[in-house]
Amino acid sequence: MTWQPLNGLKKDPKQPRARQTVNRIIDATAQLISELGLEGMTTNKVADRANVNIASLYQYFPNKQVLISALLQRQLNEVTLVLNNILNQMEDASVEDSTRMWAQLAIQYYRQKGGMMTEVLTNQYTHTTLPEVREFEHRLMEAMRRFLVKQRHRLKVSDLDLSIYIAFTSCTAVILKHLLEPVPYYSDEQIVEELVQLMARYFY
Amino acid sequence: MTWQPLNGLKKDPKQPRARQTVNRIIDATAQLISELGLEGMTTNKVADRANVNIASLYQYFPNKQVLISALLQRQLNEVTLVLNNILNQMEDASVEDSTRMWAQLAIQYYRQKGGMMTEVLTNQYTHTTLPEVREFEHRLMEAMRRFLVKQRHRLKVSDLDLSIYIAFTSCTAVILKHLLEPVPYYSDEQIVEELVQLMARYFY
DNA sequence: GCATAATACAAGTAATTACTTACATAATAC
DNA sequence: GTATTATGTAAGTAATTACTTGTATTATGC
Repeated sequence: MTWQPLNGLKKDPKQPRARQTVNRIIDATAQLISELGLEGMTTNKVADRANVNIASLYQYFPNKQVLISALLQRQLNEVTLVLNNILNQMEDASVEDSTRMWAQLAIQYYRQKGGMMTEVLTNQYTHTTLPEVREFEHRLMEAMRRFLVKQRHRLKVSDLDLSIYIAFTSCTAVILKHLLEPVPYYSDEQIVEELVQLMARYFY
Repeated sequence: MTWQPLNGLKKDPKQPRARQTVNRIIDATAQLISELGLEGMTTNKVADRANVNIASLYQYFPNKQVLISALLQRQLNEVTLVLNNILNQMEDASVEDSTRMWAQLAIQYYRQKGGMMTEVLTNQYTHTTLPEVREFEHRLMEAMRRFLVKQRHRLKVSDLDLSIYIAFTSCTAVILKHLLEPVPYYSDEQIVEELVQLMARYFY
């Protein structure tokens, strides 16, 4: 297991049959990470689950790392799509409204996609330097910035970028913690509204 | 590798020589996790590094999980000690001062203990349900509570416990992120002071 | 000083890992 | 239809894993 990240597929599937194979492999990867966690997922199990010979897997993915990377990429793209939708709606919203929207969306997306998979990816997400994830984070904070500069005169921030960094990190952490290790007597609404408070008091 | 947590040592060392052996094993564990990460650390490597036969390791630790648990326990106890000191100093401080103290302490402790070890443990710390860690977190939030109720009349919180939960989670996340993936142009002081702002505006 | 218990180690084991080699089948090109 | 290329698989490999068995050495009780 050479544990330095590579980035590309070994060769891309040209026939539809092959594309299907590749997809089945990535699907199986998602399932297995979901069931067994990142460390429980092995390439052999993935091949089994996908009904594909292990050698076929290694025909497309040069190593395990790239396989995980491909899945991560797919997942992030999906999230980005959902997010872009809502970011447009936020255009001229208040800090309160946009915080609420964003938090609700995150919670809802997580609940519908189901736990462990998102858990594992967001776990990586929070505490590693995986480049795909870094970039995703960066895009998100940029969107926040575009939205905030419009009402900058109303904000009591000294360093806007630093504030965004603090706000983003805080909100993300609270939501993730609430999703992954929920405290039984805090409802989704309570958490969301408290985040709204935190943001409002911080920015206004 | 049976991956259900056990909690006790297999048998405790009665002779000093044996106690030394056990300590060398735990030390080696810390070093290796520090160098290779949690997934890179193996019991065989630990035994090698500790200059102890692998069978001796398994004489005291029934499995890998317990070994890690023992290390985690030791680390948390150490942190608790340092923390209790400062918690007393905080007695009648303002939210600003106590946030600053706490944040500075956390950063300083991390820097002096060196990276990866703390990283791995705090990584577990943030996103798993490890009971030792849960309890540690709980103790910390209780201390925050004791400190805050004294000035409750000055605070504009509706649900004190919820506020503590939000505040604690936010601060922890920001500090951890700053330590583990620092943004080059944010200094320790900047981060700390921005957290102080966040907390002050949230509570007052 | 000697029997007994505590501590250590040498040398394994079976299972699992990521990844290959060598060969077969299916699709496409012309 | 046949040559060529893309796609698939059967059956491995060498390395590493967590963990044991059996035996030797050291300390302790008396």
